[in-house]
Amino acid sequence: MSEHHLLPLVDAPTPERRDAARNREALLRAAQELVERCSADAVTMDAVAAAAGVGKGTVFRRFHSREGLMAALLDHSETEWQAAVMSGPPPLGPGAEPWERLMAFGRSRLETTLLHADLIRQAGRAGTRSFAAYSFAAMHVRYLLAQLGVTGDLPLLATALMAPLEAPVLDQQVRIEGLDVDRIHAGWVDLARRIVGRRT
Amino acid sequence: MSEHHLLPLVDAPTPERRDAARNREALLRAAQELVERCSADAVTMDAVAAAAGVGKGTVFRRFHSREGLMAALLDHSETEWQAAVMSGPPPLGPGAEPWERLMAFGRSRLETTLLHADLIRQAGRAGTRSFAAYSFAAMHVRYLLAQLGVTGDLPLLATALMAPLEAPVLDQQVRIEGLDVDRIHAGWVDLARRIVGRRT
DNA sequence: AGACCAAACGGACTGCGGTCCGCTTAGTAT
DNA sequence: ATACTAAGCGGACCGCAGTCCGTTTGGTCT
Repeated sequence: MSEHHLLPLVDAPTPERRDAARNREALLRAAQELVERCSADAVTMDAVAAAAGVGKGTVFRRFHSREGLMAALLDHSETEWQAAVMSGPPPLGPGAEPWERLMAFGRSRLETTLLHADLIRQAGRAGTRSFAAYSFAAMHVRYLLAQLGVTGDLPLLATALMAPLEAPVLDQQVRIEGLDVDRIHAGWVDLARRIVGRRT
Repeated sequence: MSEHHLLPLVDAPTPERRDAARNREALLRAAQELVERCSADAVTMDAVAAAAGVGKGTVFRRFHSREGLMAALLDHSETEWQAAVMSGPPPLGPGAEPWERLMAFGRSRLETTLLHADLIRQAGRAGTRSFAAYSFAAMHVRYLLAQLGVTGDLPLLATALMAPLEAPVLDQQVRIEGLDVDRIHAGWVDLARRIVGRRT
């Protein structure tokens, strides 16, 4: 028994070998660059594998599927966003009144969702399902609603509040119906008022 | 000029040749059967072409893409639903109070969306975009909201009301979070109350 | 250092969505 | 009936997602 674990705290799920980690980063970097220099469609598994200088099988080993890869790309910015909510400056971060935070949440979600619309679409189910993203946002909204003294089935009210900010809905409104972002945001604020029960 | 148009009213977009119509039906029937006897995944373009006894190219000529084929399958039940709303029995159809109709709308949408969840998912964008479906429902909700004396940006309020009934959201709630349908419906009724501004 | 093995790797291979283009046929004009 | 043409047809062909399996390599134990 000569295990040199300095932190044998939680049972390690499997530490990941060093070459594996290197390849993961190389792949993510390659994919990111492909998205920026071309488009999300250009991110083919062969292309990203070649760009990262690894075999195709490796890409699938790391990310399971193309959708998984897209989700991984999203995960990065999603994590930043979570940090901004948990410990960033107000009004998005802590320190502002719940209502102000809720408004900031709406605006922020609206913008980032539209910004990453392509990636989200291509991530398909993985984007929604890796609900490290989704469930964090939902939790935050539930928390704010509770702070605002809203009564009722909070999980469902939170869903109702977030649903119009989901990518497919926004996509439809912006790309097809041609609504502009400010109007959509105003509509969302109105919705929030009605749900929370504010006069103003 | 010996055109024998009995109804030259609106300029015919292109009447569709008889063999084409026959093949369209054969393809739809074959696809439908594949869905029922196997699953939506089993609906391969090659498979449906073979089952209908036509070439693969024909399938794409008719339906543009796999998503288009799925959308066409959906379109059928969607049309029935529209008929039920426009001229079916109350409370879904005309004849009931607006609030009752709205409640019936919610329940009905919830059920049919879940029923066709697979097809909708596989139809991808085509399902949303062929908004013969979507825009009809949106119009109906706007109409009911107006009847109920709701003031505000009705198109956006309608969207807010329908968004939680969209397939991806419901899918997440039912399949992943494990919520049961009655609770979701109750939550939607609550949402409608808040948006409409009803006491009860 | 050497041995051992589980994890990782790579690329050939499969199946499906989608395109292309030369052939066939339904409908029409004469 | 015959000729004409545009719409329709079919299936070979292509690119990409995803799988499989023989080979390599990082980590560890002695």
